[in-house]
Amino acid sequence: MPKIGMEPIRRKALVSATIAEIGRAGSLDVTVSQIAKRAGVSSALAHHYFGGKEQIFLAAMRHILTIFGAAVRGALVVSEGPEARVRAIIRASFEAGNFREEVIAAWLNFYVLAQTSPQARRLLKIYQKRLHSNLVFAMRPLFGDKAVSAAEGIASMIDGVYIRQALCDHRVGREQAVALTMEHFDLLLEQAK
Amino acid sequence: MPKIGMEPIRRKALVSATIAEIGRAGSLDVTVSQIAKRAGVSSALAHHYFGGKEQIFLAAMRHILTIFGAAVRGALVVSEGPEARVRAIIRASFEAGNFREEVIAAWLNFYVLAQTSPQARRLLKIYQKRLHSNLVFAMRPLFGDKAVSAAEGIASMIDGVYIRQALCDHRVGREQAVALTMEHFDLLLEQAK
Amino acid sequence: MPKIGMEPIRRKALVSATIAEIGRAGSLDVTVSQIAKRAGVSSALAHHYFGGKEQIFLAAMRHILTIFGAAVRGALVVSEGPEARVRAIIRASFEAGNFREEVIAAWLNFYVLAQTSPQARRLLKIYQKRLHSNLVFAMRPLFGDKAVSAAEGIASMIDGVYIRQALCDHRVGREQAVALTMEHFDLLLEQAK
Amino acid sequence: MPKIGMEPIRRKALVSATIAEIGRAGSLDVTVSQIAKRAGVSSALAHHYFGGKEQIFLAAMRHILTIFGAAVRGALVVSEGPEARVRAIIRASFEAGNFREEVIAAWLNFYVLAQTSPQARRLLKIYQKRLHSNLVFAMRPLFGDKAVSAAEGIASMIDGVYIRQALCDHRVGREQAVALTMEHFDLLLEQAK
DNA sequence: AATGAATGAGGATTCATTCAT
DNA sequence: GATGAATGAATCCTCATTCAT
Repeated sequence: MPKIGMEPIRRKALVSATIAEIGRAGSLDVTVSQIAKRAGVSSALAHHYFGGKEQIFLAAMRHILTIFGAAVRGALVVSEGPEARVRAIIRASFEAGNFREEVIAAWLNFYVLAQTSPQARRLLKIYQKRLHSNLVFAMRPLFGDKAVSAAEGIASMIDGVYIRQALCDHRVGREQAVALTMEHFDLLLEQAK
Repeated sequence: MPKIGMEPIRRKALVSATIAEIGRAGSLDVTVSQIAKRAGVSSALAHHYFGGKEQIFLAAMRHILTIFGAAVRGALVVSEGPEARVRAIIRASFEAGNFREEVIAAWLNFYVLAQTSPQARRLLKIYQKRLHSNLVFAMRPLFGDKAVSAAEGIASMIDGVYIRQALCDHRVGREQAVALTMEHFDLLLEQAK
Repeated sequence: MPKIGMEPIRRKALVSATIAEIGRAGSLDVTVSQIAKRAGVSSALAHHYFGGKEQIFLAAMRHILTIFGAAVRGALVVSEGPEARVRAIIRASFEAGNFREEVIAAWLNFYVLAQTSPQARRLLKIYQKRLHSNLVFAMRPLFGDKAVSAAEGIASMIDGVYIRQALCDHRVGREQAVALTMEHFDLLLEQAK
Repeated sequence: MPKIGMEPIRRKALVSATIAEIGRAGSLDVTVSQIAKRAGVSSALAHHYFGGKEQIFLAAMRHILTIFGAAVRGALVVSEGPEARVRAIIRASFEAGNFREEVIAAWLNFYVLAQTSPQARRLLKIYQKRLHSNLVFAMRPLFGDKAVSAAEGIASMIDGVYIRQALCDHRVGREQAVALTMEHFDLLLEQAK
C-alpha cells in the first residue's frame, strides 16, 4: 500500500529507530533489519532511502547533533549577559536528554566512528567548532585575549565530565556534571577578575 | 614444530596483534583471523588460548591498562612533593604512547564496550579509581578537604582533553593536551593559596 | 527472479531434500548446505525459513509422520471388521514406502534424537499413541479387557520387526516383516477364541 | 610419566569413557577430547591407541556386546530345561544394565551406524545371529520345525519391546518389558502344545 | 512506493588429526 | 609411552545488499 508523501515520514521513523537500536545494543552492531523492523518497514526500504548502513548511521548522528544544536541555541536566546550565556551552554550540554542511554551510546560510537569515517569526523568537527565559537563569543567580554584558551578548557571539561558521568549511574550523574563544570568556570572567572 | 612453553609467548603475540588490529580498524570490527594472522598463528589457536573473541579483547584492554598503570607508578616514584606528583600524573596521562593510533582506538572502543560488557566496565572502574586515588593522595596536602572535588576536576579534564586531542592531528595534540590540563591545575593551585 | 508465494514451495523442497540427504548419509551428519543445494536454494534461505538446523530436521520428521499417519488412516477406512482393521494397520506399517532407505534412516535417527530433543520425543510419543489407540480401537471387539495388552504386543512386534528387517536386505525384508507380525496376531486371535 | 604396561588400562578407560560420553550426549556427537578428558588422557593418546574416532566407537560397541553376551551365557548355564533357557535369555535381554541410559544410547546409535559402517553392521549381525542361535537351540525341543520362526518372533519382540521401553520412563520399563515378552512366549508355548 | 525473495560473502567456532619432543 | 602445540577444514549462522514485482 504505497502512499505518496511517505518518504519524510519513513526517513524520520528510520532515524529514530536507528538511535533506539544503537541505544539498545550500546554499539553499532545493529542490523539494518532490526532498525527497519522497529521502524515498521522492510529492510529493503531502508536501503532504498539511505543507500546503505553507514548512511543510516550518519543520518542518525546528524539528527542528534541537530537536536543538540537547537537546544543550545534555545538556551542562548533567553540568556542575558556573557556569564549567563556560558552557564546556559554548560547546562544545555548536560540536559537530561543527553543522558538518555541511547544518546550516550550514540556519542560514544560517534567517537569511534570518527576515527575512520571522514563523514563522521566532519560532523564531529562541526559540533566542536560550533561549541567553541559559542563559548568564545560568550567569553570574550570576560576573558579578552584569553577567551580562546579558556573556552577550550570549558569545552574539554564538558566532554570529560560527560564521558565520565555517562558511564556511571546516570541519575546522579547529571547534577554532578553541571556542578563540576560550573566549578571550573567559577575558577576561571575568579582568576579573570 | 611444536615446542613446549609456547603458551605465554603466543598469548603475548595475540594480545599485541589484537591492539594493532584494533588500531588499524579503529573499531572492534576485527576478525579473529586477522588477529591470528598478524600474530603468526591460526585462528583456532587464538580460540584455544582465550576461549573466544571477547576474551581476546579484554586481555588486550587489560594489557593497555597495565602498561598505563606502570607508567604512572614509574612517574610517581621519581617525583618529590605533592605538586610534582600531580604534574607527573598529568604528564603520564598524555605520554606519547597513549597517543599512538592503536591505543586511542582501544580507549574509544573500551568506552563503548563498557556500556554493555560487565567485565569491560569493571576494568574501566579500576582505572578510574586508581587515577582518582593517586590524584587525591597527591592533592590532599595542597587542597585539604577540597582534594576530592579538585581531583575529580583534574580527572575529568584529563579525559576530556584526551578525547578531544585524540581525534585531532595527534602530533600537535600531545603538547597542547598537557598545557591545557596544567593550566587547569594552576588555576586550582592559585585558588587554594 | 524472486516471485511471491514461494515460501511453501521452498519449505517443501527443503523438507524433501532433508529426508533425501539423511537417507544418503544414514545419519543426521548432514550439512545445511548439502540440504540447501539439493533443494536448489542457498543455505541462507534454509536458515531464513526454518531458523536453524534442528528445526529443519524436525520439519522433516513431522512430514514423515504425517505421511505415515495418512497411509494408516487410508488403509483403515477401506477395512471392514476388527480383524481386517488390525491387518490393515500392520500392512500399512510395512508399506513399501517405509522401507525406502531414507525413511529407515529417518526413523533410526529419530529414535536417537528422541533421547535428547524434547520436540522429537513429543513427536515420537504422538506416533506411538496414535498407533496404540488405532490398535486398541480395532482390537477391543476381539479381545475385550485384554485389548490394551494385546495392542501393546502388536505395536512392539511392529517396531521390533521393522528395526530388524530395516537393517537387512530391504527387498526380502518387507514380505517377511508382514508375515512375522501377522503370525503374532494369529496367535493372539487363536487364544482369544 | 609414561609407564610400561599401561596400554590395556588406558584402552579400557577410553572405552568406558566413550560409553559414558555417548550416554551423556545421547548421540555420537561426542568429541575425542571429551572422551580423552574423561579417561584422564590426552586426545592424542586416544588416536594413538585406536587410530581414529570411528575405531573408538567400535571398540565401545564391541565392549557392550561382549558384556551382553557374557550375561546371556551366564544365565544359560544356570538354567535347566528348554523353557527355562528361553526365559533366561529374555530376562538377560532386559537386565537392568541394558536399561542404563548410556547403554540405551549406545544401542540406538549402533543401529544408526549399522546403516553405513560395514564394521558396525558386522557386529550387529553377530549379535543377532548369536541371539538367534541361542533361541533356536533352546526352542528346538519345544517347537521342532517351527523353532526358527518362533525364535524370530521372540527376537523381534525383544528388540521391539526394548526400543519402546527404552524411550519411556526407564524404571517402569524394565518390568513391563519382561512381562510383555514373556506373554508372547506363553502364547507360543500354548499353541505348541 | 514498497517488499518478499534470495544470496554471496564472511565470521566465529569446533574438531579430528598430526607431530616434535 | 604420552602429550602440548598447532592447524586445516568444515559448519552453522548472520547480514548487507540486490532485484523482480
